[in-house]
Amino acid sequence: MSTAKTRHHHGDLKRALIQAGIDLLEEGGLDALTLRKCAARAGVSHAAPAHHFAGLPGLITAISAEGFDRFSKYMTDAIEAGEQTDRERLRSICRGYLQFGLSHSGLLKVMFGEHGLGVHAPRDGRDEAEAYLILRGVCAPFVPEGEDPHIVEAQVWSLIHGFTLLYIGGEFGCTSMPIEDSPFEAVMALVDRIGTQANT
Amino acid sequence: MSTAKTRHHHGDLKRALIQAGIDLLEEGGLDALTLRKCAARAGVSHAAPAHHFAGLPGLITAISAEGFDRFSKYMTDAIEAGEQTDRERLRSICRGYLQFGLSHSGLLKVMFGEHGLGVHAPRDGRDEAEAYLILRGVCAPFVPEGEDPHIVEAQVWSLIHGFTLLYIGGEFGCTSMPIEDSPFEAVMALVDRIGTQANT
DNA sequence: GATCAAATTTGACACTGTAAAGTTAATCTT
DNA sequence: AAGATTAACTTTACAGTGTCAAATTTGATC
Repeated sequence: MSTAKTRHHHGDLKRALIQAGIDLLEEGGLDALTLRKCAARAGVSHAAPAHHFAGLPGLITAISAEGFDRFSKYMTDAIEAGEQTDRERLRSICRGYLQFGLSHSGLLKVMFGEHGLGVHAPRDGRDEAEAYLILRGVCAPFVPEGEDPHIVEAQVWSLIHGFTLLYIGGEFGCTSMPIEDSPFEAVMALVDRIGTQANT
Repeated sequence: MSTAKTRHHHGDLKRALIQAGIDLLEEGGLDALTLRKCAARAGVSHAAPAHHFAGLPGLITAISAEGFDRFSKYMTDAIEAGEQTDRERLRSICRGYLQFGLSHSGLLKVMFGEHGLGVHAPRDGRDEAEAYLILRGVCAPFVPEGEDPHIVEAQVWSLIHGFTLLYIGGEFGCTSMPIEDSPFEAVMALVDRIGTQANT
């Protein structure tokens, strides 16, 4: 009864449909994401997805879950690159956040969108949201004694989330890659000031 | 040849369709927004909208334009409420931003979404984006001499935009109204520190 | 009052999601 | 090992949707 590998007909249709959906999403945006097209890409009939997801919203939710997994990996990779100070780790997580948004903008919008799961929905076996725990860990050194950690977390998250969405939306002008001279450094400068003084 | 008031049959179908679209949007989210349903609400046949908008994406774009107009009014209203210091005006614009998001979450998502216009698209006669100019005006007192105003603007905008989207998305827990004890005050505390020291 | 053009309707088609019933293939039972 | 059972998938069908091309109505123009 393994849900993982060799199954009846297709092998692992569920995963194939999710991947096809992600591909369609990043190729043509949310409008291009269609149950029938996903089925066609996976090589099955158009009604097959209904046995694995609760309709199109269900597929989108599953895509969002997969997106959060990849998202977490992006951020941990950004953090684990070499030894870093607490402050540098805070910058790294933000850089990972933005990088993910640049590389997978369609996915990111879906993750926080209408049928997305959001960060706090528990997935698989993990009893809490992995992505948020990463943020929490990186913010911890900057939480004043006895203060609610949510304060610092909300500050950092709001900043980088807002910047990333505005940036990939083209609201800062070009959407191209040269992050160096973009307003990103300005936002990072503000991140650097979090937790330096009386905060509340 | 007035595009404004009394026209041939309906009177002002264009505006009626936009309003119907906004209503549908806020009632049932983006999925509920349909050309045919808008037409039905406006009392015309299903193909009538095609003569006023470039399909559903076109209607969404028009809705987004209307949304930015209302958005601007929200922020100016928040600013013009009584005499305020520069710092208080900065806080007020953020409060207006959040209030708009709370009251018109569907509209806000569309404005910055797939077929939305974004802040910088010129609309009507105005040669530049009204909403952004409001932000610019409020940020101006905090831009250091000879510095690029975009820096401060990006900081404030990223913060309040990110917080608002996360908040209406339920990422901070409850989506209800008691803003007082929410992370909003933490974000405002961070806004208060913008432009107080060496910034870049 | 006849003409003309804009605004809207009618009808049609392809595509989508979804539900029901049918078909195939793997697993289970004895 | 052979039949029964269930899961995975297909086929068929239907209601909604966007979109296009042709009528049709309506208001204005001459």
